[in-house]
Amino acid sequence: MATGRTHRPATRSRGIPEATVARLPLYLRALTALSERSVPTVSSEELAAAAGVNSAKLRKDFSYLGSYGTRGVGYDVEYLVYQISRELGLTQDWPVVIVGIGNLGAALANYGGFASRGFRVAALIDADPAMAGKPVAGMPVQHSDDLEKIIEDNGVSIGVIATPAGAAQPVCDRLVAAGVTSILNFAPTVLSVPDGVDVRKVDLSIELQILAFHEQRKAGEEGGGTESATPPAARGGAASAGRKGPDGDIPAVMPA
Amino acid sequence: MATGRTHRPATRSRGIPEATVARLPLYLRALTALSERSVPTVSSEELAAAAGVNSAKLRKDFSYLGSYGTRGVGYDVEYLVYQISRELGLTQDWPVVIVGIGNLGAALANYGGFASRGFRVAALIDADPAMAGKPVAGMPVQHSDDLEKIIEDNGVSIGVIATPAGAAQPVCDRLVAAGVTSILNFAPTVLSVPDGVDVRKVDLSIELQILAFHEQRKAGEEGGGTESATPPAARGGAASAGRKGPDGDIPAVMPA
DNA sequence: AGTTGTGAAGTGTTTCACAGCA
DNA sequence: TGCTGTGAAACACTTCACAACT
Repeated sequence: MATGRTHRPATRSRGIPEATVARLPLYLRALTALSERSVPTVSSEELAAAAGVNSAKLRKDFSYLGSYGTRGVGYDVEYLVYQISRELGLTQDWPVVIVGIGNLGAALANYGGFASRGFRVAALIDADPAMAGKPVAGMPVQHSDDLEKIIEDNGVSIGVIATPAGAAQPVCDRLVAAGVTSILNFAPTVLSVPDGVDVRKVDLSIELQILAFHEQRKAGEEGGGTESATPPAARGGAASAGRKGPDGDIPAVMPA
Repeated sequence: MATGRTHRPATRSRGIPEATVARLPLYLRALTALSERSVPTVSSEELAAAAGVNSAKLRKDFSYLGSYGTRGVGYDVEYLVYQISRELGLTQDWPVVIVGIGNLGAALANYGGFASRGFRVAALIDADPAMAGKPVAGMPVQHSDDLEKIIEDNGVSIGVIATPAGAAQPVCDRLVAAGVTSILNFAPTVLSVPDGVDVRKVDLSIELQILAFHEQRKAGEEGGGTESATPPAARGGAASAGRKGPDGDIPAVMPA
């Protein structure tokens, strides 16, 4: 998913397509695994299989970065790891703050993938005074009163929002005002940000709803019969031919 | 992101574009909020703003569902909520299992958005015998020995994988063998599944890496000066001169 | 007058298929 | 011979702009 609002119009940079950028981390992960097994070179076909894409796409993607392969041979694993890391900006170490240390925030703080991949958790921030000072993932939680100071002292430009929906926009505004220009939003709400700030969102219930859509299609496809191998446990209500007005059953309520 | 491998070739169904499907949950959320405020109708312009998309796109999206608006007036909120819910398959109640009850799994189990949006957590499953029986989110964790039985007894067709990377593929295989046909994967690994099974992945470190890419571009863009408002705290290592490639270290920004 | 619904044009992405090189 | 790199074709998605309708 793209940015919430402000998506720069395909910055005239060296124009790497957004779709390609989104796949580079995938390639990087596969390459890192190969590197750890001391595999020296890899073909587009093999790497594509490991990353779960097709090889023509992979070659096209790499062609935007430069000509890093050798015809008849493949790609040098170490060299590609370096080039992709550099392209993604992972040869520097990005300090990140996580705001909202509930279940999810704590999970993120404990997530190992951070440290190893160019990111460093600079601070954990929560609005609850009772959380302040408590250690989470070996790091004391700080109170959100100090948010601006923390951002500035650590030169943080990437913020992760894991607060409840209602708190997300105010937190976002404060992060942006303090200098953060990239935000990863886990709260189920649309953030609005000024131009020049990137927002990406991760939304569990959206992903599940997309799966439900396809799941429903599958169920319907198997011939209209009712005994599918995995009966979807139909509920009493709604599914009838509801016309306008009297649906009476509408589920869905805003999150906690 | 799309499915790991097996994505049916735009089933001839009533062909709603995948991009549209991915936005329906967004519209649904915005509409639900309006519904709670008892707003009776909404224009494409207003709803688009609330959902963070542009109005032409929204109208096009709705046009795939049918003609549910009234020219000169807008859309009936309640009616649209119902139609979108139905299209997404949320008028039934999908039982879901969560496998891997670590930090993340517990966070997911506690996530309120589930219950309210057409999903029901049918079971929490973990491989650690010490976890078995422990209550998480008011529900006892069950041991993974019983995975198949749980799936079958509850008619589960959607599984959430929140295990460490190494356990993900074996768990996936067991889920699929037991009848699960849609998987939401939080483990940082590529899952391979047979045809007919949908996989969606949510990957924190990928999202952060994409942000880092854009963040790096921003830093490079501000005119080569060093005093950016948010210095990215360059690390000692790697960033030195390129290797092989003759381009070495191009900041990757074509001026103007 | 106001707003939807949609052809048509524009833009981005994927796939094909093969020339070019090691 | 084998594999990369890439034009060109195919496909998907977005945006424009306006006719159709209330």
